[in-house]
Amino acid sequence: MFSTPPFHETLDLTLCGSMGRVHRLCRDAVTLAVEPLGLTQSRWTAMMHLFHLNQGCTQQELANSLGIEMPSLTRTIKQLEQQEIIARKADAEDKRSKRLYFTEQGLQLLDTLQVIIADVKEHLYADLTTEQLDTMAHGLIQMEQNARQCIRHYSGDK
Amino acid sequence: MFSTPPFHETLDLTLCGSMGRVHRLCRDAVTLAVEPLGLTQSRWTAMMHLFHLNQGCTQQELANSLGIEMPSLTRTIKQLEQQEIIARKADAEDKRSKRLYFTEQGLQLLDTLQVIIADVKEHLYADLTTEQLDTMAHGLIQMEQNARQCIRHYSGDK
DNA sequence: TTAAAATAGTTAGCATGCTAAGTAAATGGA
DNA sequence: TCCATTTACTTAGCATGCTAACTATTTTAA
Repeated sequence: MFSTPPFHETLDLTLCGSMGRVHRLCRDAVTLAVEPLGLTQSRWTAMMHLFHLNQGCTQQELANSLGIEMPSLTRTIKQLEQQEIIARKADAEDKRSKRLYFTEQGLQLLDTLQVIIADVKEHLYADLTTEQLDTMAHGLIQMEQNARQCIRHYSGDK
Repeated sequence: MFSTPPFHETLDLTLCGSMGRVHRLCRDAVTLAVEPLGLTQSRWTAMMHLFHLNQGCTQQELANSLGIEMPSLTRTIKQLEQQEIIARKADAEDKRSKRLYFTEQGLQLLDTLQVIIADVKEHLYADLTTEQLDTMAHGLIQMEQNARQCIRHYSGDK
């Protein structure tokens, strides 16, 4: 499997599929490591992003950070709320918005989560140089832009 | 969005998520372009891989090529069969296996599909050099291996 | 040679992404 | 000022990945 390809030819077909597969595998690795905490991928990802956004952001802001749509997030938030990991509080200014906070338990769980994730990341990025990671990061961002433009092109053309 | 990050730091958190997002977007771009043909992502991907494997492969072989599990493929195959794009024929040697072939219609559709996909790929890979694509490809393969090992580690440790 | 294990495929049901369509609140222009 | 539009969120239901568990066949080994 993946023996010795003349690369970007093979990849013309599969780069996209490859990204999907690696995404799933990385996700599974973390989810497995995190299993004792009772968190699924969407839940721990949301927690990590909420942490980096600082608490008190709206659901819309979190969805943007995650790069997913609101309905996808709604489900996850509901689960995290039921697990009493986060709490939703209505915004006093804008009654449509709900702002997100970690509970006490949630904060404790977050600590553990971060330790585990740091560990898994070390494994996942093993043998990749900073330059490689950097190139990949930039490439992904370029492709994301290309794809968005492409989608506009094929939808309504502007 | 994605303004000017000190990259692999930001990415420690999001490289995995970024791959997932780019994967979805690329998928959506092709699927949109291919929409007139009445194909979804899983269907056109399966068609492309079946083409590259040459017809007459088993479902297991196609699933391996796609990097997905059998049950995921079963559903897609069933749809492609209903659309009369591919046909399943029982293997004479091994009665468990079913071998996959394009129908006449399927072959015609495949031609069109390939033209469209070639076009979309040009957009998606715009402004990325061969070296960049190559680095990304190698990086993805490395990460895939790392992730698989990581999963073994956290499952039963060998 | 025959019972156990492995393999190809299926079915059932979950997780997580999506779009479409609905509600309630805020905003903006006549 | 008040109706139309926009915005934040929810609900419903689809697409595609997965695992677990089943059937039918083939292979292996006692």
